[in-house]
Amino acid sequence: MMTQPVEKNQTSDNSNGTPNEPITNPKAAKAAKLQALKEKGVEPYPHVYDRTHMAAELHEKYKDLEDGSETEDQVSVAGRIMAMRNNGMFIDLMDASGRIQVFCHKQSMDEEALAQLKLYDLGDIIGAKGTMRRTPRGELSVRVTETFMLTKSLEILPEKHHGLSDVEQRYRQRYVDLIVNDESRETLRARSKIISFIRRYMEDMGALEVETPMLHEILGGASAKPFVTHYNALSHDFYLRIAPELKLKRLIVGGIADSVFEINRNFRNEGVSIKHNPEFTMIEGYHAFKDYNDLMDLIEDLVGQAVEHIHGTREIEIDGQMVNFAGPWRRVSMCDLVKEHTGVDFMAIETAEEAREAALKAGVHTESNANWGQVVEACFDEKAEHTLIQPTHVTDHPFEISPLAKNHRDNPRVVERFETFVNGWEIANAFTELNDPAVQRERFEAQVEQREAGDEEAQMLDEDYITALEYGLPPTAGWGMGLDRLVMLLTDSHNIRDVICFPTLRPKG
RNA sequence: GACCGCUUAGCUCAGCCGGUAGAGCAACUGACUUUUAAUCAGUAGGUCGAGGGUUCGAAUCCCUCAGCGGUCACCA
Repeated sequence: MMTQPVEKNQTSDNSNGTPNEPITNPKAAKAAKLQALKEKGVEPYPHVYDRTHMAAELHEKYKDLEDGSETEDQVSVAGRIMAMRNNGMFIDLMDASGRIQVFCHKQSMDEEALAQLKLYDLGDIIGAKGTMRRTPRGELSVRVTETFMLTKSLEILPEKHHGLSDVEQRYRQRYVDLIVNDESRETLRARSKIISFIRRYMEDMGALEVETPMLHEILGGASAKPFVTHYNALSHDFYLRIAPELKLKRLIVGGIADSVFEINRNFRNEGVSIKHNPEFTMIEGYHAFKDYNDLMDLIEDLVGQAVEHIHGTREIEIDGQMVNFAGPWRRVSMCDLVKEHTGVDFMAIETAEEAREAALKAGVHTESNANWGQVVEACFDEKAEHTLIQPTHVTDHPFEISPLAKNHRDNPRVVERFETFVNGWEIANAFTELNDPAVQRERFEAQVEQREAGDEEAQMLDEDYITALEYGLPPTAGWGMGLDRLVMLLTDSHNIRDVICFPTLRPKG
């Protein structure tokens, strides 16, 4: 269990609130009130509470109640105390739906109930029963007859206007962040809503959701460095998966369904940044008898609908710019796009050496052993990628950088692949799947060569996967989409940590 | 992983060409059954991230370490 770095005052002389001495430590004051509650016979941590309404329900139900009017309607609410005004006469309670003011007036409460208010603090979770009214100043309130301590809080809430802005504490103690920062709650709720929407969309199209292993014996399905873990019982090291791709396609071979998808975590042993968390959530989908053209349609429709589901429109502001998700999205081949931005037509260039020279003239430096495809990719990354603000499918990648994609039906230098970009970020990667076992073996062998030449991220030869292809993978199209990034776009979040409940942080000392 | 920056009260922040700390919120005492960041009067709260150095004297200058942030590299 992680200890909290906030115990500094515990040993100071008067912090325990000994009789006749003022309590100066806020935490000690809370502890003293907890004790006082117990002495009054009030259970500070009861088991259950009978609530009749959420805050938002009341605001909806009484939205037409006029200022200054009282009702006889009895309600029971519960929530965390976020503000107390006028000596506890006005208390703002926050529940999962919103806030509601409770009005603790001495005319409506007996002496005992009033006295108990003195033992409540900001942060406590209480219940309140009473009647609905709207104050003369227009605030919907519960005129309280009785309150109930539901959970005594012993910690101090951060400042009420500025909230909690210390980034480290926000992520390390997400619960505090969620209590005080509305935006954090909204963003993480939106994440849930988006992922739920995508799952429903996939199910509605008849796709089968599956789960495949996190512990892999062989790396594959992506180019990335892995985490390694040890399984004691088998005396064997496993990789935490970098992608589920090769497992999912085995399921298509098996014919479990024509469409399968998985929404789950991948792990990549790389640095963190505002766009990278070492564990991240992806959806991958595989569809028999489809090709990559079908997937462009699918992604446009899925993402477009998701945007509309969250925002009620398909045109939203991201990073200060309007982005329009209404289709059709631009579809452009990687070579054409590179030509647009560098003036170099790589399709007219045959050798790697000429390609490297042409790139250099365009201001893009490449490794001296870079092949034609890697040069094209480098030019795209440096010159074109960041310009793709509006949703764009970049198609037909060089085969050298796409070991699992099927060759293009009309052009042997490229494969039937596309990546979708929004706001300058890749959000999806898809291709017509390579299903010729002999070609797949050649591609794997090229990867193994790269690996032996020192490329830690090159893929391994997965013999069993080739065997699966030999049994026969039907024509299939597959895609993956980073859901953390999609959520960032749809919530206009600038840091991936904001869309992950508990982002990875360096362990403290 | 490299470079740059940040770390002061529970929270949000001042103070920084060296003279051992200040505000608002939160807390406590009291006033007002009034509110919407309620208000008013008073009280208390800090080994200034950790360790070392320079100096008569360090929150302030120097070094090391830790955490965090940013940029770059790798990548989705």
